[in-house]
Amino acid sequence: MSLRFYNTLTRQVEEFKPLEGNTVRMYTCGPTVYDYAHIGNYRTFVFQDVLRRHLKYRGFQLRHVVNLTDVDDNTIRNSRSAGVPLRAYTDKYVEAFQIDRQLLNLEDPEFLVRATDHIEEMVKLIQALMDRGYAYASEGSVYFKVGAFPHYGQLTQIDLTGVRAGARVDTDKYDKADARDFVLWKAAKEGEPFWETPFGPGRPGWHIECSAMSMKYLGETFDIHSGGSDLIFPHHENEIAQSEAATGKPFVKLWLHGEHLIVNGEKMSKSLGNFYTLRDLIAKGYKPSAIRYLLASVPYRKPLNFTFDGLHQAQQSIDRLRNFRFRLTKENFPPGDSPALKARAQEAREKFEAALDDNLNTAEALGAIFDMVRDGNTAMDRREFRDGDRGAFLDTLERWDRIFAVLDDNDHAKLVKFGLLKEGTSSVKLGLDARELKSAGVAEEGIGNGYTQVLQVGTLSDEEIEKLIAERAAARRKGDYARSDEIRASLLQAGVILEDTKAGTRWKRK
RNA sequence: GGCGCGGUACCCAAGUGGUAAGGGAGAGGUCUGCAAAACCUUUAUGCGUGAGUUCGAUUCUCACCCGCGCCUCCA
Repeated sequence: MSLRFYNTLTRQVEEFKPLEGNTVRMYTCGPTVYDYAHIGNYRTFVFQDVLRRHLKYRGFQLRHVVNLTDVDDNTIRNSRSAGVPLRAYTDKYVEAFQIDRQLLNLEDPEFLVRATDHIEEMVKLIQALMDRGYAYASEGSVYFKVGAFPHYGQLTQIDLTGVRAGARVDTDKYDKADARDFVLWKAAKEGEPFWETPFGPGRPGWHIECSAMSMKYLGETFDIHSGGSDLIFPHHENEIAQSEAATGKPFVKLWLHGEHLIVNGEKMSKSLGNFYTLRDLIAKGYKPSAIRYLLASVPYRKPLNFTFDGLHQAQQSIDRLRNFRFRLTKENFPPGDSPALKARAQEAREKFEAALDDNLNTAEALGAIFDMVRDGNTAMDRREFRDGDRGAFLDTLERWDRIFAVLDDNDHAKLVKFGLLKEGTSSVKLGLDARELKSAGVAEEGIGNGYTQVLQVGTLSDEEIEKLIAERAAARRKGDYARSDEIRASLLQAGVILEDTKAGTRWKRK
């Protein structure tokens, strides 16, 4: 079955085929680096990551560009108030973005590019538009003449002919001939960063960077362009206009737009102030892998309502998958194999692949993998699972995780690596379930009223944990269950969960 | 007003013209020193409302209600 995607341009699900050979040329709009990105932003970036991973999974070569907007009103304003040069200011948030990407297992694109490194390309593009009569200068700025481009509005299917000057169309104080026109190049203002150009000193308008950079790395016509749904208008509409006007060729074949993350029924956004950054959630004790899972679990075209309950559910779901993988790799099974079970694993694989082929239906892909998990567990419990069956199940699980990328429990290591969690200190907040704490005897009934008790607890190194587990095993052998339970409770307080299995005690970090 | 997205059990959520995947949570049970994990059973005669098409609709058509987004910076 072929890959199919919903194309915003045609408002239809279409079969996907690269324009040239086996290589997919793709551009995805990245963040404006004036602050930490919030998880609403990351919902879109996770969607784009699932997209690129699935394209690779299906054997395509990728040529993927992600942009960083490092010059705009916000970056200029914030760098000035911080008293830091623009580049130095944005560097900080570029770095933060890179760390967040690694925490969320976002694959590196082939090109991660910054707007201010491509001023020359933008100037050339604007010059071409002026030469072709699609742009004009006014008061030191350059505008795109929307009226000269008859196809304007193809993406939005919006009729702007009624929009007139004087309406609440543009808050900028630049002079435009027509209210629909948008700025390609902004004349320099007092005290703001600027670049010298043939049309005078200034800085780029919002949309031009994406046209200039995408065409530089991907050519004048390429396969996929994606971003959040709020970018459809005016950003992507304007990109199409300025790109196609300059080249006379179709700009992009397939436009993909992710729906928003909402919180309490409203879009999560900086202007509303109802946002969480990745760091906010980590500080509350949530794992990046759980955040990735939550963001990926709802198909990208559906609004995702963010709740802490949802995050908790995501964490539980991941644990179920990890527990299954643990059994697959660590438990002992009788020799031989069972064709029916292996076929079951194969079937699950085909189902999750087909689900992703169908416009990235991640929810259905999850359903397929959990079906397999249950059947595998059942077979193990009934002693029907054979040693030779491991491979088929592990293969499906591993393939599934090439897309979802949540099975490896390396959150702790990454947080330590990036200094977001310090090994062996007591300044770390860790989320633990109140019920779990109560059952372990380390919390009173009635403590807290939500899922998550945020405790100030220390983290133990792997070695310390292993040592305590060995001590507990010795106590258990002697029948000293009081001591055994004491160790288990103290480990739980440090965020370590123990499970006694036939193959010995396993542990994992909460 | 224009253009979109959505309304499925306590929560998240898939899906189909033929009678509701999956995950979480809850309840009971099995296993276990106790837990945890895992398994079994269980939780929507109904898929926003009304009407229509049909042998049959949650799925198609129409109308309506509700939530949200974009139309201005925004993933």
